[in-house]
Amino acid sequence: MTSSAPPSTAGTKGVPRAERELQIVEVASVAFGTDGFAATNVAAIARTAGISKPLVYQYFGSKEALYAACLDAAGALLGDEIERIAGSGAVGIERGVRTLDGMFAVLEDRRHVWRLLHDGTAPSTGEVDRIRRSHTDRIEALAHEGVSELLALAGLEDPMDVSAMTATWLGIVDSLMDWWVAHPQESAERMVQRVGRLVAALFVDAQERE
Amino acid sequence: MTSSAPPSTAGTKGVPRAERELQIVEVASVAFGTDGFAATNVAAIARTAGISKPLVYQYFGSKEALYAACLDAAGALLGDEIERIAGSGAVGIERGVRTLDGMFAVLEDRRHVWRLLHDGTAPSTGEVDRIRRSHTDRIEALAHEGVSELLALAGLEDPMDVSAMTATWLGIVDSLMDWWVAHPQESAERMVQRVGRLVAALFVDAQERE
DNA sequence: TCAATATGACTCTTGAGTAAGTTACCACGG
DNA sequence: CCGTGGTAACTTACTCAAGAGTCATATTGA
Repeated sequence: MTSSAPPSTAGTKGVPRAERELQIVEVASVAFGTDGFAATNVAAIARTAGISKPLVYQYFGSKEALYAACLDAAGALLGDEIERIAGSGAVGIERGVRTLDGMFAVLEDRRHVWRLLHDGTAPSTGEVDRIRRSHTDRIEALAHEGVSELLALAGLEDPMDVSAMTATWLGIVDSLMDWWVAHPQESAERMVQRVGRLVAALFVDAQERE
Repeated sequence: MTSSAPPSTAGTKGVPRAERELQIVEVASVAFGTDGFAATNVAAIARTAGISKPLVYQYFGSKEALYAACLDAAGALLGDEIERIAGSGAVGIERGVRTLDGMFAVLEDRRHVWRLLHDGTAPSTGEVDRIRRSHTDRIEALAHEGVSELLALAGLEDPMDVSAMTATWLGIVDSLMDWWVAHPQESAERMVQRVGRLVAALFVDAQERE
């Protein structure tokens, strides 16, 4: 008679599974993107989504699998946009600026997802690693292509130079996204204009340099 | 009589405290810088240093305090060097390049420490936060100063523009350090030359842009 | 003998993952 | 129109492992 019989606010026949999964991925992406994989706890995700932890496990099976789902969604979103722009024919600095513009547009109200791809505390083995690699490889290949063209204009062909410059370019995107996350009042539109001004300013300094 | 009496390789009157502390900080800095605060465990640090966990706690008191010590050492090292270069009178792009050169020199065989200042999994409260802030504030102030000068040459004065550009600059340094960590065979000297080539290449593209 | 260096073997907390059950809706035979 | 069983959605209350932090003890140089 101490028997279990939980009072349970359960039931209510709630939300259909597919819809819940989307919602959970959305909430989890914010959490993982903000705190990193290691520092994020599943119970908190469940609480934020307004459900219980076991439901998350019923749908995704493990913390890693949930993370993998977030990663996959984020990677596809970013990769598709970057690829679209790469196909539009811009070259050199112009291509870089256009890519940034595209990122701002796509991430306008999902700014945190960029961080998912660069989370150092995520497992670097198994399914998660496989998925992350598939997306980062694709994005890096596109970045590499753009940077190669840019450096070729100046006669630079050394693979290590191209590699370092590609990493730097990805770092620039990364830090602008971080800055944008920290300044939520800045619209995508204003960021596009800001990048334009900053690039122009660099060119001015370049001219004065001899 | 099952009593504890550990076989114990202890004693040996070992290494004096101050020396051990330095050694532990060194080992811990690598661990924290590589895996991040959350994913690093104290027992592993102790094992790497060739001692036991309780000794670490006897000297530092807590994981956070140990981290704080690493942070403080790293911050001082970087901050001092950046400040030294800031005082040397270079302006604009030149100052940026000189700063990078200085970083390469100082971090030649401590490349991981840069990461300590940007660890998203570290506690953002208490002593750790206080120490991190004191160092990042100092470094950011110096970066801000350099970026302000640079943008002023082009007539850009908007504080938000300067803020975004400062973040971008720090991101560039960050990504170059990451790339360097991933390419251990590259000497500081070669990195200095590489940065020179890359900056020059950007300028070429800038000239072709009208 | 005292103080410093050191440790094996604990405790306690946090958080991942699970077992077992509850509620509500729906399709059916009566 | 009314059970009644199947099933999807959901929960409480657990187990279990990892890792932070502690305690009682051992060794040795001065």
